[in-house]
Amino acid sequence: MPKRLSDKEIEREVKRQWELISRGTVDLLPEEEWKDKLKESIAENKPLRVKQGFDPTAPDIHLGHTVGIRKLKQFQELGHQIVLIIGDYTSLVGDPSGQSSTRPPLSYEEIMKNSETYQVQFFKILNKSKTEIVFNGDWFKKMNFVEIMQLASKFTVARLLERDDFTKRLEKQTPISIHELFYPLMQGYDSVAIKADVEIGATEQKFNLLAGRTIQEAYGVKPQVILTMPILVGLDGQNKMSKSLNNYIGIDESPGQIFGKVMSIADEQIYSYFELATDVTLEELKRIKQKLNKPDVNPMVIKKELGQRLVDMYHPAGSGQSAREEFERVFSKKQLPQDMPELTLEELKRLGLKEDKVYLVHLMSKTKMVKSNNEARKLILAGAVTIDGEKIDSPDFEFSFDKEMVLKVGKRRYLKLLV
RNA sequence: GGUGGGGUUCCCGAGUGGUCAAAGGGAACAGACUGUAAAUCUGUCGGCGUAGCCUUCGGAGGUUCAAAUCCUCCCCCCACCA
Repeated sequence: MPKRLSDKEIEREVKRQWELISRGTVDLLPEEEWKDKLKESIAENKPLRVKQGFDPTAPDIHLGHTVGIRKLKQFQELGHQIVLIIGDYTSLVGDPSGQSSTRPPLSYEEIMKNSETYQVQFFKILNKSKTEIVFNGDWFKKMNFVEIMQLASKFTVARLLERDDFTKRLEKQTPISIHELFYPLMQGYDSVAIKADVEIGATEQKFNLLAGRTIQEAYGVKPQVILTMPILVGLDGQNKMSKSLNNYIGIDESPGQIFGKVMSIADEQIYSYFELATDVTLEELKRIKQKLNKPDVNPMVIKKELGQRLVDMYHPAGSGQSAREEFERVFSKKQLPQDMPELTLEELKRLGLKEDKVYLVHLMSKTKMVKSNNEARKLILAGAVTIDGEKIDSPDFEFSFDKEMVLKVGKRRYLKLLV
């Protein structure tokens, strides 16, 4: 039990925590309440209950999620209590924030399956023993219709329609279902249920986070303060990182995948990835910015540093270094990768191919290197297919499988044939 | 419930009886150039061992030598009126 702090010590600690907490954030609202809460927490040695909800609508956590999760980790390190809400019930509704259409519904089984991998992946970043995890189905499951109507009465349609995403959908004449209007209410009720002091979310969550305050007050709970983080833009350089847009880097991906994906981001994104997705210090950030502005520095060099760092964050020490070396070998020096998928004679036969007369198009499609025979033919005609470095130009190409060879399709698909 | 407008290939969107596997744009993929960056240029962009055939235009039937296009019923979306 720490001893009681003097007023001066409290003030110093508030200042220290405030600086850490505010780093990289967009909004801290309302600021006065924030400082009061912090002060009270420190003075009375009562950790703040810091909440963030995650809807397990996709099976993997990606770098976009880690922006908030790493902020939670900071709170955790400052001794506050993290509460992760797994939105099994909110997933059934689908967050309309930033959406241009109703989300396709997921089955409850899928949601539960996703939530399992979420729980594993969260703790690649957070300390499990100090984290509280709850499912919002725990309370929503038990609500009866009267209680739901009571919740619905705490908010007005006009306030919901203030939102940009809804307005746009109305203007574009795309449907909005009534259940979508419940989303902010449900998220807000989560804050009532767990008595949140603080809720964290991306900037697009601002409305929902603030709605939480309204709902908490309506239920006689002290309103939370909110913290928003910038949105990490995905690999396309346009939209926020998300699984459904397939523009993400999953924290569970292999070192090679992570590094490669990082190398494909636009130069303009390098800085924000450092800022939002890594632990670099403020001084380092400054140095990176300066470097990026120098015309004689190739941004690729800094990007490699980023890739290496990100790989190291989610893989054993040294993985970043080897991912980088492998990348340089394969893409800069155009040498063969160290590891590539292999196919033995037996497997070839199992696929129904004849060893003395292997039809290349079938080999490519049956080994799932391409989606269809047609795609294989097109790639061959486009000059994207080589065997042992020799370009294949006929879609009818056949060969006999009598020696080891390496098939390459496009820039990064390889298959090693073993005799 | 009434009236009107809609549902087209991953997305947007043209197409109102054959010349339509369906214009155009975007995305994606591949090639050139590079730094697996951007920009640019080029090609591909339903399936099939492919000068031919098969499946696709909300769904099910029908008319026709021929249907995304015409008819019938059904499902869904939007607006206005109530």
